[in-house]
Amino acid sequence: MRASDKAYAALREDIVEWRLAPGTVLAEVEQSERLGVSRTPLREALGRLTAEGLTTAGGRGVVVTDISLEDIDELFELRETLEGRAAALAARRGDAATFERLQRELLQAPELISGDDPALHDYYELVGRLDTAIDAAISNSYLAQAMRSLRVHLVRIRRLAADDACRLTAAAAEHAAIAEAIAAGNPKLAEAATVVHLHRSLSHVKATHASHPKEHHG
Amino acid sequence: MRASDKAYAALREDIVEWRLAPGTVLAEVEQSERLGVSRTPLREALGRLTAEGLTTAGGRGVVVTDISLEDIDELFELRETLEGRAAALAARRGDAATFERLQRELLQAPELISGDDPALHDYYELVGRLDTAIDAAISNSYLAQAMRSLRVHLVRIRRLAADDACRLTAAAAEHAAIAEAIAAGNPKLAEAATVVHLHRSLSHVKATHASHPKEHHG
DNA sequence: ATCCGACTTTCTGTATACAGAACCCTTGTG
DNA sequence: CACAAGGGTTCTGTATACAGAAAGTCGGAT
Repeated sequence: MRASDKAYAALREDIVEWRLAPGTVLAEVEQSERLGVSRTPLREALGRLTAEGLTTAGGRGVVVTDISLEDIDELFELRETLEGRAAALAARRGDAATFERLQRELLQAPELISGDDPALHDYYELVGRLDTAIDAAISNSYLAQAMRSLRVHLVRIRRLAADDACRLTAAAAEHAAIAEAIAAGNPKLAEAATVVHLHRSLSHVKATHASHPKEHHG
Repeated sequence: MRASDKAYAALREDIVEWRLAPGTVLAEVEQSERLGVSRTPLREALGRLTAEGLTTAGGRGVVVTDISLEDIDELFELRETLEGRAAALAARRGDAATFERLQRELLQAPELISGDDPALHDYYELVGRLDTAIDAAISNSYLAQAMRSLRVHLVRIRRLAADDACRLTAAAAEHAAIAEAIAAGNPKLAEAATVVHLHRSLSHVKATHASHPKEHHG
């Protein structure tokens, strides 16, 4: 693995896991020493992060980009646009059997959620497989790329919302509805199911954030 | 201006103006000598281009990304998704007076088009102002960023379509219709007008490309 | 004649040294 | 006491040198 990849992966994870708070300045020498790489690959890593929007190139050095409540609204507005369209396209172009299988697995997901942590990991992996299947079904690399670059920011927000078992169970049912609509080849229904899911998800995030707004500033 | 910015601007223009054909390998020493900068800032420029999708980091060196006919379809599918939504949002949130003014200017655009080259530049600048006004009206930085990263690729395609006076006049009328719908605060109409414009534009590009498909391979 | 392998060459990836610029702190003055 | 100017420090931006890897090439063997 290249040193620049290592630095990129480490910094990216530090940012999405909120170990590096928004506003933190990433000085080159400081970070290169911390990560055990030279300044050259570190600069390349910072460039990639800035291109993704996780960091911003300010006057002196790059700073971790802030995510505020208005940003969450904007983020979900774009997400609704992209994923709604993606679901509709997947319903037109996707393979029915693939999504029927995913739907069956998602309907059994509550067993995973009620379990302990390792089972939870299986659940997240299952949801990831649905995303991947949609990406493949739409057969549009530009749209898929736009969704990938969006998901980076969504992971950052997910850490703010304490996903309890109740919400995860509901989310699994919503995902199953999306998979069902795609398998049925119904574009409008697939888009509608996606919009519903995203709105519920957004409401949950905002409700969580409103109740413990300062959890991550300590 | 930094050396990396200079290299980035030069390479980007070379690519979108088709002076660097798709598939061209950009060797670091060769390009750094050609552009008069060192390898370090050149690498940063290549990284930015790769992040935008204009180049691809293959096995050895980076190569100019190819744009095929299927890519054009994919590109316009994403464009319809993003710009359709953007027009709808602008109709809800935009300032009516701004778009009324733009509509009036666009209705007078045929005078610019029938003229010679300097007037044509004024026309392109006017269309750019409409894009900028929509970007500002939606007040969603993530959506705006997604559209900006998409426009880079569209400029590349625009060079393939010989925009004759006939098509430009029609396009101006379509743009005026979009501005009118936004000024009227009608989201569905604004989206529909945008979809119509994009489909006409796509048809024109494909028709042009079908008649002289090999123009840029000499 | 063709295919496999080692060698050579060239390119990328990384480290480091140096120069210029930006920021901060200090000091002097109004 | 406030503010501005100067110097000093620290950081970024750039160039270059070196090492490792990949691709091309040449030679030998089957």
